[in-house]
Amino acid sequence: MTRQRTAVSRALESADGFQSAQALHDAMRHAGESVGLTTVYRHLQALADAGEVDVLRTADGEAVYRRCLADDHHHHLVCRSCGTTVEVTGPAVETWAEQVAKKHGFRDVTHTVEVFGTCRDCG
Amino acid sequence: MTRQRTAVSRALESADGFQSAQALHDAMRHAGESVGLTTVYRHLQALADAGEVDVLRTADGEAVYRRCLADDHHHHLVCRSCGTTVEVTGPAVETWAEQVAKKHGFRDVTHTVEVFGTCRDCG
DNA sequence: CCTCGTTTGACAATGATTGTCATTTCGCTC
DNA sequence: GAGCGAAATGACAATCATTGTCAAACGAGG
Repeated sequence: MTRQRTAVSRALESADGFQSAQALHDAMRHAGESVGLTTVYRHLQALADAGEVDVLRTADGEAVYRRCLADDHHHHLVCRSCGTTVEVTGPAVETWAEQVAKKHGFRDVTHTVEVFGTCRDCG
Repeated sequence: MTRQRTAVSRALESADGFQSAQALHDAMRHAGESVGLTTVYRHLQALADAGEVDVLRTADGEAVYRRCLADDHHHHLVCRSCGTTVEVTGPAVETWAEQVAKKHGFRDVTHTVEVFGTCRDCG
């Protein structure tokens, strides 16, 4: 798969924060690349399954996507105004999650940790 | 507001884990209480706004609700199989979120932290 | 230049959530 | 108990992101 797939990848790379599927679709159209919305969704899902992009849900349930720089486990500090995202790691969080789960007898533990705020430029 | 509102509250109290609006609606009907789905949504939203219930989003974007026992800030350890939920606090997480946000110049910081796993009974 | 399997995309379908608006109910006053 | 205005209710329609469908376009290999 080529043109459309690379278009999706490029769109993800030009974005510097989490973007909704539809926003990415619009961006691609404005960039001259014509790709069907369905195809955008398919590739985003494929990339997410492959672990190449991170997905999270906004407060109103929209899925937003981001190509992440770090390969290993990390979390995000997201500006709720402009969407700019900083990748952060939190050893303290990881160990805390492990411990609290173990204490209550839970197995196969995963966790979601996202931090939202207003960044310096938007403040 | 009375009958329907108390019905929603009761449904939330009988549930021992996060439930979707529609699941709560079904439960109420089976319990003999007839309440419109629209009204259920309205009361859930009102309760959420008032901070009396916690809302979070499942991986597929559904909103799920839970009446929480603790009034103060806490997080959840949720069994992904049966939905049973344990409320947990994480001082380490709070301070970590504060610090990481401050370090990057973010203001008005909030965070979402949820831990998912398989509980002892489902394991 | 053909052929076959994959990819694409316009369109329809889904499903949770929200808006609408007429009807019902509640809290009050008489 | 009757009357009344405001708030609440609920059946139904509308919205909107996302997913399914399926025929047409594409690409690699012969």
